Amino acid sequence: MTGLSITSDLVRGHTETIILAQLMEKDSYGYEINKSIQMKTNGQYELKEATLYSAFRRLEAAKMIESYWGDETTGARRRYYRITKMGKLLYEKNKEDWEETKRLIDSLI
Amino acid sequence: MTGLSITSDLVRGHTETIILAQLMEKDSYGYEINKSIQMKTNGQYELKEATLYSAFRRLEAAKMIESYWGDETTGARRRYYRITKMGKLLYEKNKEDWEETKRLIDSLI
DNA sequence: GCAATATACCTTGACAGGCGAAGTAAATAT
DNA sequence: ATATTTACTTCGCCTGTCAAGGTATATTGC
Repeated sequence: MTGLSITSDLVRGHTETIILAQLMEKDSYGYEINKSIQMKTNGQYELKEATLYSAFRRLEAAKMIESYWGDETTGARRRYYRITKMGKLLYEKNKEDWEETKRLIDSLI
Repeated sequence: MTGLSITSDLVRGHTETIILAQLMEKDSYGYEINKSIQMKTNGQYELKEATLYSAFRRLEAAKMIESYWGDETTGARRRYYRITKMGKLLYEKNKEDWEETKRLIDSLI
């Protein structure tokens, strides 16, 4: 998959919120989250693996998410993530900030 | 002026576009541009000086803007910036990208 | 049978933009 | 006199992104 039209510079700062949004729906794991993002954006956007996994590290260190190994009997192992109560609060806060940011930037450009 | 409510992480990536937008209106200089941004956002946002001036450097190196010294007979000297033809094209492109980015992020969070 | 592809995770090191902190200098306000 | 405002500049750190490399299992094609 090539030719992603949105430069990640503009999405920078939203990576964590995007991940949290996915985990608000259900527990999930890196690979699935990224596929889901690609699907939801019709291939316009994807997280680079290093970006995705380093975001997981930050979010887990900050207790916004928790991880556990899936019990796959077949296929590659999966590390599942679950959003915590704090994570849900952060998600709501970030969503509000996004609405504010949209207004702000719209007023400036 | 304290308590800016929007974290700059979310505006990151738009700094140059915000500056170009100001220069679309008229030639201007750093201090004035920053005051204007503060006014337009009711004090919600400002560019840090180091951020502002390093953005000027990048934009000028990329030939998106040009600079000249004002002929103030009084007060501190001012370095004025003018947007170039290329800069105008970049501005239009960035605006479109912003519209696209809004849609993208809205679909993800 | 075996190579290629898809699934799934991880680490390292470099890079770029933002910014705190500090400095320079002139004009104005207290 | 002193502080504040106007105005620009440089240095060095911090943080998030990502190219590049690695590991391991399962499936698909020839």
